[in-house]
Amino acid sequence: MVAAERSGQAPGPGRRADAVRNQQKLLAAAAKVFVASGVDAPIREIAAEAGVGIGTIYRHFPTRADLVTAVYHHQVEALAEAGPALLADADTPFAALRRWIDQFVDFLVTKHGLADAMRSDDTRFAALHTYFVDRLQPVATHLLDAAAAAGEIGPGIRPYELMRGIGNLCVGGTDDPRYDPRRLIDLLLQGVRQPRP
Amino acid sequence: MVAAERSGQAPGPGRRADAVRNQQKLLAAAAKVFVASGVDAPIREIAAEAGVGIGTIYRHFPTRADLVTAVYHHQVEALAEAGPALLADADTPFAALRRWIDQFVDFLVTKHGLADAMRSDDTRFAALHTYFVDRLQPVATHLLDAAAAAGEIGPGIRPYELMRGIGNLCVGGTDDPRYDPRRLIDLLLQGVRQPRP
DNA sequence: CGGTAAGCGGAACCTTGCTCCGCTTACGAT
DNA sequence: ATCGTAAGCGGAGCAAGGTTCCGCTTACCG
Repeated sequence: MVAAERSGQAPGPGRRADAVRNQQKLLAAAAKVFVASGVDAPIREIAAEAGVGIGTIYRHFPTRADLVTAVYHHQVEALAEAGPALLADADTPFAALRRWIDQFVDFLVTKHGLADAMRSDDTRFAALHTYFVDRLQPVATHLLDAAAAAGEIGPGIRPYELMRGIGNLCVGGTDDPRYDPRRLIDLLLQGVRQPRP
Repeated sequence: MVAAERSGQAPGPGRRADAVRNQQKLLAAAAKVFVASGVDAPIREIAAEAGVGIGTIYRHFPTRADLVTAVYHHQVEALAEAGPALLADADTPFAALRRWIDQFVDFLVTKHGLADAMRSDDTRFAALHTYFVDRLQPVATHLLDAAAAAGEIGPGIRPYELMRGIGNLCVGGTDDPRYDPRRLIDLLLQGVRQPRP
């Protein structure tokens, strides 16, 4: 639905069959190319993989962010839904928070270059950044509030900063064996955690 | 000296006067353009600002990293020298570490886009990354060792990871009022700090 | 089955990085 | 002062990638 909306088309039966087909081909091709070459892959490469013209890709997904958003929509959705579920399952809210962040990191480092793309000064990805924040920040807020209510953490961190910080720490996280973003995120969480009295 | 060496020329009297002049013009122009447009500014823009041809800029600074390195050489040097000085001045090694990191962050957020450029997956800046690490990691090691010896921190962090993490947290740090890298770095340091018994 | 507009493809243009080579000129030798 | 030469200069030109635009095709409705 987001994909269809973002491409400026109603999802209903008003669309031509070939247009729907091409959109599917593009999503599949983009997913494949993103894995192989990262989300910065040339548009032409994606178009070629899908067997469509360049004009078609721009018609369906006017900006690169629209395409990335559409490709990862399901996974972002799953991440958003995992928040409350973890809160129900885990021993404490802080444990839920930690596990949620683990999944977040998994997502970011798995998608080659996704974390890099999220840096806000890259205008091509501004919409992607917005989408992530809109969808995930409420979840982070929920988790942080629960942990705060349980007295596990202090008020020292805001949800947006936490998400942004984690995203930043994941930048380039798979290139260099000397650098493991998870270790730093662990330390950050230790800083967030408030020792019980 | 580094500038001269990196541009592949001896600094001595063997060089032509116009070459020396052009190198100076280029350094001044680059410094100006970096402030205005970030370290990603088009090469042509820098060449135009300096009033020289494109060939000249490539001859003096074969890679972009060489130019950036030369422009910020003095400041990196000052940062490196500040480490031991702070250690001598501050009340405790951890306080010195914190103040050194403050200066590091100042440097990164002041230079528009410098932190972004340091992400290692950008091949254009690999040499820049290397230069920073070579020069500053020993300083960070020294500070961390001193703090560890004083029992202020545990062994949970490695110098490279600390520097890299701080650099990453500074990415895009001036664009968004909702995000202040310093707050997250504070939390990270709280995580690094080991509570005294 | 025909008319039509939605949709398609890719030529073409722009920006930017980088190379290469013919021309200019600084400067040591005479 | 003059000259020869190589160090140095400038920018044309090529490659790569992003984005626009428009003539052609074709799915779909009546």
